[in-house]
Amino acid sequence: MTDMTKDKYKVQFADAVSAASRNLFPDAHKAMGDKELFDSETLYGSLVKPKDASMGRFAFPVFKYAGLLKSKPPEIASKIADEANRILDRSDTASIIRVVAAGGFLNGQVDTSVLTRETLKAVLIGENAYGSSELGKDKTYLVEYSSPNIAKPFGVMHLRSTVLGNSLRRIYKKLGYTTVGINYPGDWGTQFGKMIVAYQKWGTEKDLKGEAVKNLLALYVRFHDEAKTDNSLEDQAREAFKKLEQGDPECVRLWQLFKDVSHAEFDRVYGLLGVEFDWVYGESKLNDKMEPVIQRLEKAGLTEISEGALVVKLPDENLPPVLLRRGDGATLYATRDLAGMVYRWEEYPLFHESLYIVNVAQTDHFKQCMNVIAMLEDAERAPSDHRMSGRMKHVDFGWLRFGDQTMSTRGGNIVLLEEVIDKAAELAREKIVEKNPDLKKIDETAHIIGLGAVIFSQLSLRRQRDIDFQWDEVLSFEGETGPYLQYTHARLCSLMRKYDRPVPVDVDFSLLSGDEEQRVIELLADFPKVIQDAGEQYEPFFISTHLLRLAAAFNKVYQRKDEEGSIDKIISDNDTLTGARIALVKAVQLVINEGLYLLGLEAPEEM
RNA sequence: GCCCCCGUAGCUCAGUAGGAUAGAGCACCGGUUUCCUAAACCGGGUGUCGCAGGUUCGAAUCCUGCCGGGGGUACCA
Repeated sequence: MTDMTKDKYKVQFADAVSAASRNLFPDAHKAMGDKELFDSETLYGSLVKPKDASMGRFAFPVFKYAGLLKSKPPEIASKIADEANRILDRSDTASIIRVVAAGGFLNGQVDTSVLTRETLKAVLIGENAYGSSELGKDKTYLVEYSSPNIAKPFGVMHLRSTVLGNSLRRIYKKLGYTTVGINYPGDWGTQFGKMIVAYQKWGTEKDLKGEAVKNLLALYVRFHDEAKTDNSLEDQAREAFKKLEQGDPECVRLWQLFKDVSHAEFDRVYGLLGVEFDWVYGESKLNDKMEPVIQRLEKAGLTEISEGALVVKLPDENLPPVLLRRGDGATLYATRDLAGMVYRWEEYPLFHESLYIVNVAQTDHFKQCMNVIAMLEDAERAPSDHRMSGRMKHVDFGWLRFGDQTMSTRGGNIVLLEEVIDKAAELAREKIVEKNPDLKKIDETAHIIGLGAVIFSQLSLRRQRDIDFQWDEVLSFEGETGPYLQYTHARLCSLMRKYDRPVPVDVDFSLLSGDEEQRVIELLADFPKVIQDAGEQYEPFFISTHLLRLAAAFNKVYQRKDEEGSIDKIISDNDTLTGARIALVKAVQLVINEGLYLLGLEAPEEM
């Protein structure tokens, strides 16, 4: 049983326990065959975590076998433990793994000096590559995120998608996948008719200079205000959009201008956030790609006319039909998304997965579109290994709420992302001036910390949770926050500066056998698995919590006191001890640094 | 109406492919700095895990029903 994605100690434990069980209970083995208790692979999968880390790294409950083995759980556990240890003694892993019975549990303990040595060496030699993998070799991940609307400001509501996607893109890269970060801004639809009318009525060239997007929003808001009394405005807007679709030069010119100023604005915000994309295209890019898809669907016999509209009806009765064309012939967003799905498959054939990081409200919409693609591939008899259906995933996330304040672009009530970042940076600045006034790059550091707080606030809970936007929570730098991790990182860097020598790799690892150090080691050892889990479940949050645990565990070591009540320092007169501890410091610094990178945060060396 | 998600400490949340005494942060009270960054660390918790049944050796976790909150429900995106 070898698999690079598995914990080798766990594998050894599972092998020993299953072999021991076979030896001890041949009758039951015969009756049951190679499964559960008797199969190393299954056993590996059903390992749990001991209640207390000092009991071991993993555990296996034997309660359910009491009937089968005609014995009480504690007796079974202790028998198996003895036999498993005998087996281990005969193998070369003898000194590494121990099996200890505790009640009805079998606990697997890993020799701490071996775990410590192997873990620290892996981190120190791997540096930022620690935790990398070849899991995704020759596989491609498409990740769509952010996707704001043109001619509208970048509000905090776009933050979650942007930050989640940016992190996932980095995670898949780390795991060896080829990754394509996609931004798919909304640059088409009747709202552009409204914008064109509003601009022609009340706008001027100078609105497109300076704070252009703000001015455009003001025009958009004014349009909706005046439309309440002037019924002709909506008709004019529809007319303008029609002209835009038909390629009217003036309408196209204005639309292009709106796009240009918006993209300039978005690029600035992405620069502020440190967010990148590999492929940017707007909805308008799909204008000429919808008709071919409609034709394919028609040819496959999946379409029908219903209530005047061209639709695809779905077998799942809980899902409404997908509208390809309205009664007046116009296409809809589902049509565009279908065309987009096909487009991506054509550009990146056989992609491994294609993720849509979009709010939970669109769950049914994505289900519908993906169902249609599956039906199309069925109808066209696409070979099973050449199908995109099943590879597309809607990665949904909860709402960002603002208490009783209703957010609405139309009403002009919007919290600008930049406003949030600026406020956070300003607060961080005040704190630096108070705590560390001699710091060289105050403004730059303040931005990194403020932004760290904002980004982390979105990644410190599970995706599907709704978040109530609270200024004091986003602007908090204490406790489970981004700045806490950054602070810990800066302090680690400070230790390295003070030590100011090459980090020794061959140290006396037995000097790190204390409970506090071992907790740190364990968390370092688990880091690669955490990255994998985060990727598999689309949850950067797994990395967030892991880093918080790691930082807390290290801070405990850092501020530990001896019997006399004075701090047991990392750097002391004892060179051997200092060397071992500095190796630990360096390893923690590297992992926090890399973990923060995967989340999309910067790790300052001083703050 | 129907479908989906959620309900854990005063607040915000972990823990949910069943496992050992349900954990963190915030807030609150107290302590730690002649000492490597106190954005930190240490101590202080009697929780109807929404309610009621069920399955199991074992349920916050799985099943059923109910209550409460949110979302979706064909010509907006």
